[in-house]
Amino acid sequence: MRSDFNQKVWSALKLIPRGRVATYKEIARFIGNFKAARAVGQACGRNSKAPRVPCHRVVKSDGSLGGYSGGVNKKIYLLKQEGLKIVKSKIENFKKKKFEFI
DNA sequence: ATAAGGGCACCGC
DNA sequence: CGCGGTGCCCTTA
Repeated sequence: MRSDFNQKVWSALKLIPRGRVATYKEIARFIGNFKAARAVGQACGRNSKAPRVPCHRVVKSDGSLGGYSGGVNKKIYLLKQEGLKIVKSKIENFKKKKFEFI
């Protein structure tokens, strides 16, 4: 619904370069509501807009993939395709792969 | 306007 | 290290 929040989320998502990942919390913080990590995730998956943002590049703060509207395995697949490695449902070298906004 | 749900984060056990 | 409970926020019905 093009709420400011949603739009900001998508903008942040689009800023994530290929092969990098961001956390919901980071995004939330980037937007200004660093407590809205949850809302961020929904904004991504629910994005009412057609150009689906790379929501698969967003993961949980602990490095786990979190969830995905189309299925977690799909998310894993996409991430792997971008050069990321998934081990035990978690991102290898997550700290290094994490893209920092701000 | 209220209620419920949801791709989280953090803390305690 | 895994599980459960709590807190915070946003969207939709």
